[in-house]
Amino acid sequence: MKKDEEARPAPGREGGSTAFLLAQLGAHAASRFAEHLGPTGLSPPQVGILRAIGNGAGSSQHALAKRLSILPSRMVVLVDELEGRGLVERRDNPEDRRLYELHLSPRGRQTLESVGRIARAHDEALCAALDERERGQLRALLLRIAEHQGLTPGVHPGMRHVGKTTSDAPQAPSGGRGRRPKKGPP
Amino acid sequence: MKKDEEARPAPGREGGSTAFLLAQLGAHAASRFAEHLGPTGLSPPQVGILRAIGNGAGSSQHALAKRLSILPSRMVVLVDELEGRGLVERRDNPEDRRLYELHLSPRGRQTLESVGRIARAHDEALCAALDERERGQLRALLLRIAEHQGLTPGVHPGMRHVGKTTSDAPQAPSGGRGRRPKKGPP
DNA sequence: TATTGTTATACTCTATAACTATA
DNA sequence: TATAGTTATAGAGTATAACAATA
Repeated sequence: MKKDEEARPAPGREGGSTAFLLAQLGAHAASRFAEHLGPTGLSPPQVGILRAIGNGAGSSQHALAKRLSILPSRMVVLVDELEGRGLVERRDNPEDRRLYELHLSPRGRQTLESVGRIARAHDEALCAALDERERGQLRALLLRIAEHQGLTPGVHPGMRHVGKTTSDAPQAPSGGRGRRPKKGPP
Repeated sequence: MKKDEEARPAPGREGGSTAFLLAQLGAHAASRFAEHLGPTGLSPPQVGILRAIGNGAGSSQHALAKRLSILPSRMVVLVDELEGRGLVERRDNPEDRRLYELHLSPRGRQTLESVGRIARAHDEALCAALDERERGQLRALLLRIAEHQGLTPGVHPGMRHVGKTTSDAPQAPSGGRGRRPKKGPP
């Protein structure tokens, strides 16, 4: 398979629009990061939780879930695992006994540093095609867009509710036969 | 909530690494595109299928699935729906009766053009923070990285196998109690 | 035997509702 | 009553195995 007659949109737009390139590279970056994370046994959302707690955002599970756009019901499971591995501590809050305060254990802090090294190596590998000046240019442009789009710095928006076939779509006049006959004999 | 003490990594890296910015903006772009797609009732993978068929990649479902990194078993369902809406046609291949040839119907071609308009509007909205010269710069930098990373032009890699907690991770010495007592009375 | 399309099944992630304890 | 944490459950995406028809 050498000759590749690819998707070829409008002239001057080979490789897709800027938006498509961002989505494509973003998915690639996320996927690779998750791979690099493999040896730690942590998922990307868990890394986000560790980072947020490390920055002092562990006042309660609910507040943390809201900040990271993780559902509270899922947060329970994620923190369960982090606590089970001894990376995160749940402490009772005497002033409001409904809340858990989340804290990093020494082991958790150590793991967070290790994740930081992984992230830097990942960033280096991803940007290997560019020199230092170009990386700075790219960062500046991406930051401008991110700010203009109202994205929260340091928070990955996840893939929540990525457009299911909402079925409020124009249905076809049903030109096909009722049931596909399972590719049977003619 | 005005004062935001965000994730603050290394100095000079406010807002996250370039890799993180790419993942963040990419997820945002994909999410917004899916939203814009709402009125058409199509999901992003289905748009990818329409585009690929429109570019002559409809020799068989299997080949198309491989090109787009969609599982053959999922391709069946996606094409089922496209066929049900009268956008795509499955034609028997007389030379190899195991294969289906996939073709766009006139309605499918019309839908593809409509999707193109949506994509252009989406791109415009996403890049609104940059002027024409800056958009060109950004596109060039992204293309360089995409090529260096070996990404197939025009093909979104999806989010396949995004690092499950592979459990080949260093398990904690089980410092916690066996079962969390459901936040009960002390 | 290998391949294409297909079905069935399992696991994960997302999302919602409901329940308990506390405020 | 309202909120934090939790559980249960349903829906969609991902992945694998197995099957029938065909090569």
